Amino acid sequence: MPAFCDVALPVPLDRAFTYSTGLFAPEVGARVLVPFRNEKLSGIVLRLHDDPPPVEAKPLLAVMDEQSILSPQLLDLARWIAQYYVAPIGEVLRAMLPLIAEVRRHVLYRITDTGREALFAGAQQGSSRRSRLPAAEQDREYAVLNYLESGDPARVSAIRSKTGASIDLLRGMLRKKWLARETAAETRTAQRTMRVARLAQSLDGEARLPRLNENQQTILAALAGIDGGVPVAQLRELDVPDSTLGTLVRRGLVAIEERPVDFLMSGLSIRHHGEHKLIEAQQQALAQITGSVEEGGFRPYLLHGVTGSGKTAVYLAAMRHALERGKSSILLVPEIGLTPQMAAQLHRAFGSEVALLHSALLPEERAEQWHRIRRREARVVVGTRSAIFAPVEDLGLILVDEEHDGSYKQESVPRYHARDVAVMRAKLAGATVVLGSATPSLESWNNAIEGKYTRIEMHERIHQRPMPEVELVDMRREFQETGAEHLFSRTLIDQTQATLDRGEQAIVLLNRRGYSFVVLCRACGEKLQCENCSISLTYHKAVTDAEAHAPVGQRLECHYCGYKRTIPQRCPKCDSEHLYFLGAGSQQGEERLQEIFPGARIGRMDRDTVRGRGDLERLLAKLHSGEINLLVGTQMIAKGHDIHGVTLVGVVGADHALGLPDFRAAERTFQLLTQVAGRAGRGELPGKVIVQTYYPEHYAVECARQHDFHSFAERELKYRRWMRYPPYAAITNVLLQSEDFGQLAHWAAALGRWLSAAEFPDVRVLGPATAPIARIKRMHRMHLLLKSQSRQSLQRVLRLLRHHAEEVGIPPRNLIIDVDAVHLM
DNA sequence: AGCACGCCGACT
DNA sequence: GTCGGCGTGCTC
Repeated sequence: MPAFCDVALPVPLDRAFTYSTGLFAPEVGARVLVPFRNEKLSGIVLRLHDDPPPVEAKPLLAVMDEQSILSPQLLDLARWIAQYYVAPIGEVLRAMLPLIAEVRRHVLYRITDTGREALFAGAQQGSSRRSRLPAAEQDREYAVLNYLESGDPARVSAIRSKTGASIDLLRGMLRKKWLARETAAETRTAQRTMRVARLAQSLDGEARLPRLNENQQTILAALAGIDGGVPVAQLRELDVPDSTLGTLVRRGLVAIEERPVDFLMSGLSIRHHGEHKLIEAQQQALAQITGSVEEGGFRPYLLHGVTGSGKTAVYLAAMRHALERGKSSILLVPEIGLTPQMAAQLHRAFGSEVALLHSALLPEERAEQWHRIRRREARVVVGTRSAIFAPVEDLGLILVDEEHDGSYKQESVPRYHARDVAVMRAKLAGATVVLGSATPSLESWNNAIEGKYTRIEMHERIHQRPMPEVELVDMRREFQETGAEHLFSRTLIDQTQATLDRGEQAIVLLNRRGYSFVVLCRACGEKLQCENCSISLTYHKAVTDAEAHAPVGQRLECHYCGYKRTIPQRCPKCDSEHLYFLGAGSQQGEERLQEIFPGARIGRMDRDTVRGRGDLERLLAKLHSGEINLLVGTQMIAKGHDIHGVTLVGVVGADHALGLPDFRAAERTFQLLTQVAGRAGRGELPGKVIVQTYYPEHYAVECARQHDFHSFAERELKYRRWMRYPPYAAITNVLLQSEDFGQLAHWAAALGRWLSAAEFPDVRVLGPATAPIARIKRMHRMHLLLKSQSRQSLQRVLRLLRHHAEEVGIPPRNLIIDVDAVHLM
């Protein structure tokens, strides 16, 4: 056994630490418990070796896994992520393993020798002791010492409840060295269990039963004939005292077992149900994918299928096929793509063989799913971003739904892009990977053009449904003709009325939430901003009881930091009364629509009305049942919901991004318009889309009108090539932040000078400049944009840059390196 | 990131 | 004189 092992720890330090293995023999990829400073941390063994470290190695405390819990493949993936995204390996592994719930760390306090002396001295001196503390506090200190003297080290909570000591008091005692801190870590399995009661084996065929009272008989009757037993919790619902069960167990008539909680509570799995016949294009796509899975080896595909072309059905069929060949598969979906309908569909198709990893899982549940996958109980994994790390074996197929979606990019360390990690994982696993979208990202599209990905096209909607007709309304002309600024154009109002009159449904996209998103002083031009961020405050009108559980008054809100304030009567800058509320959000949209269509049954879908998981489900159900016939909402309504009755989609202000200085503005606008237009006409009746725009001649708008992704991509790629933006260059956003603006400017200048002095030949540097959002949560922000044709050069420079930043004393948390940044804000 | 150690101003 | 502020520096 090698004498040492390198362990990755969840600390933001870009190196592993070496421990002596001692009597332990951990595997690479296993979790171990190690002393670190004066605490105990769990980490992952990266390497076993015999090279003594420069400082003396401490010994391992425990090995938490008999066998590696990270396959060599996932370990390689972790190393790749650490390298590619310039992130510490320990943090990468922490993001990959949802097993934090398994290690419970807590802080213990114990009495020191100094403390014992003080206690002894105090007891002798009685009340005549010299101290500046109030007598009451002093007594508390002695109470704490007394309590700890007579027992084991105790937790803060225990000490506080036993002695009434405050946190501050304990801190003071720590300083006096009367107490010492230590941390304990206890390992436990996150697998939740439930207690199940069943009839004892011996009961069968036993002729004479002991005499039983009525309660006991009730329980035995409930258990009779149920092989699997009945959860104890369920027996409690019987009108029988809890103690009865205990009596039966004592008498040996009933046995109680601990059993893992089954994730699929219903236990009902109806397989091969409701699988529609695939149309020609779907079958061809499926055949290509399944053929690839069968042949094996790394094969990347880009599945470009228009909205409503039935990509989901292809995914499910492909995963079933893989499963039948003994191969596992992973389907990634965007943040809100895993709707209840989707979950139901998956359960129908795969029963208990599917593991769902959505973002709303508790740590315990997440860990539970992780173990199910690892035990190979679930070989079909569906989930958001981090599901790409699912510990499946025999991985044959990875599917990335809506691959262009921004939610695949993690906005905290490690800032990985799940779509790109998916491709890498497929490469390491020798698997097929399919990136699917109606509006592929230009990165993926370009990879297809260059032949790195094989393209699969699905041009038609299922059931020969036509693509919806898209009509543009030029809002500049609308203003000229009506002489007033109206939120909704005449066309949109007329068409909505007609749609509702026909008994059909309409949805209206208003891509901002709240009532109005700018409060402007007409006297001095001041825009009311958040105290902590350079962000316009959004006006939220009083919220009705139906929406919030408690009524909430009207207020101004910052959508970045959550800052809220009351509505000022006068401008805080010039004291004028002329405050104007400009820019309509979804809340105002709902109000206006209700005024215009008093008879309409209106629903609203945005982050204010959809908070929990059930909210979305309820809203969609109301739409399906027709309880709502007019839905207004933010881009949330654009995402993948299959709503059959909708024949009209109105789009208001979805093109405002085109006025922003963001190189992805056109791409995002095209995607949003195409996706929301795709909600129309998914049922029997054809759909119609009305897009209100101030940029009718912009190619993003015009191409979306014609459902012409190819032309859009051609135009956009030309622009990207000129400007050396992705996909023709790799970019990294280097963001600096500090509460102290002077400090920030100093750091930014230092990094800028260093970069230009170093003259890295193939890396272009833009900035430093003030970030588009100059301040967030009290932090001032500046950034540098690094571009390069060569990823290797870029990564090398970033690594050097990070070391240099460390040398000039920039704290790591104030420097954010965002490789392949999606947002440059 | 924590969390220690270490060097200078407000109190008994 | 002490307590206690938070500025550097280290973690196998």
